[in-house]
Amino acid sequence: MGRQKAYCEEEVIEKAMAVFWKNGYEATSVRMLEKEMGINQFSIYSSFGNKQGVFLESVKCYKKKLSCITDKLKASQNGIAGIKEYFYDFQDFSEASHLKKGCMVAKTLGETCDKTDSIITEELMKFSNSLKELFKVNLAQEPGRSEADIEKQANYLMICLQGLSQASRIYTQEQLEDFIETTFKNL
Amino acid sequence: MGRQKAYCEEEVIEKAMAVFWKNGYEATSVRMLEKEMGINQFSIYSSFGNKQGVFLESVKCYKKKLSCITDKLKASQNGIAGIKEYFYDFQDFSEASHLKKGCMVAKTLGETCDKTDSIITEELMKFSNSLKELFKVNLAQEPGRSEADIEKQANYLMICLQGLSQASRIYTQEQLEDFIETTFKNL
DNA sequence: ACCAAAACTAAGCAATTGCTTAGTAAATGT
DNA sequence: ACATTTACTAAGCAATTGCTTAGTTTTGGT
Repeated sequence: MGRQKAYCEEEVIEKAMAVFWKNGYEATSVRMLEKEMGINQFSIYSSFGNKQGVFLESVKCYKKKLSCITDKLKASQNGIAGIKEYFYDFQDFSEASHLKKGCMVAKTLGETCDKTDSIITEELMKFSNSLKELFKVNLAQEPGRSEADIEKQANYLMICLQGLSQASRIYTQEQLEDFIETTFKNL
Repeated sequence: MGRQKAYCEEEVIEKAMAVFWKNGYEATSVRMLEKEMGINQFSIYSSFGNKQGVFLESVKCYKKKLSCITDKLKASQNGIAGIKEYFYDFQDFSEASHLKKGCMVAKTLGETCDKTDSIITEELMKFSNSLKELFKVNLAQEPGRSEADIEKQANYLMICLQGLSQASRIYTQEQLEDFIETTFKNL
């Protein structure tokens, strides 16, 4: 009973994700979301509770959109080569999404400060840690690596990925590829 | 003639720098600056024009504070070893500054978006590029490196430093050291 | 046909943003 | 001593923030 929604929640959240991806969390206002999602503020709050809710849903959407390359990494059995391919896949993925380059999670994690909502930080860390676990699985496929080595190299890769994400808004595609090549020389 | 200032501009700008360092540009409000600098908004605007002016002056102050380790890098003649030492020096520098870890320039560069003041972006890029030039000088001291190699490796180091700065608010001191070691393994 | 439940529009809320300004206090030149 | 110049306090500005709410439209059950 009652009037039916004039919008699809999944569709509008994809638009919201694009805005967060481009501008981060704080720099994205509800008015911007309203405009970009194409629905009124009332609808936003009725569907997602608050700005934080829109963001958390956007992260889910991002994860889903990224799943094609994370699944590929998960399925790979070729150790470091698989991780390297993930880096390149991520580059394509990031580049394909028009102007909004870099990683949405890395971007918003980077702007974290004291007053940042802990729920948001936790969600981003969860995302980040699950990727790190995938790296560790593939690193373990390489011969002659201790647990400690794997942990170190996984951290190295995560930090490089963070840097790569930031760099993707400044450096050229060619420079970013060079970075990936140099990054994997050290493993 | 006229009343004399009750504060020292250099002193209050150091306080301002600390706030920007911790929170970045956007997340720092003039009220926070007012409180932390210990002077009224009128004094802030009379001394530095506007928020942007306070920030630009803070960047100068940051550069000055960092100069002890950049000068050391500049004086070094030992190629990559000198750069690696710069990374460690920067770690100590970042750690020594209480809670506000990471690099102020990297942090504010990371939050750059479309609507960010271009003057600020330019100033940060200038800072970043001058450091890159120092890296290139030291890289050129190593034997058997083409111009192209040097450029690539300098970019690699800059992106790693960006990642390191971001990571310093999440990872432990030990993990960060491991990162530096891995970064320089095969350079 | 009518009523109730849900979704819409648009105005408005308090709080915060960067910045200004009217009024007052202190210092210096004459 | 007086006038002028500068610095200070504190109130206030319009614009924007995240969020709410009063009033209207659309839907479905009876």
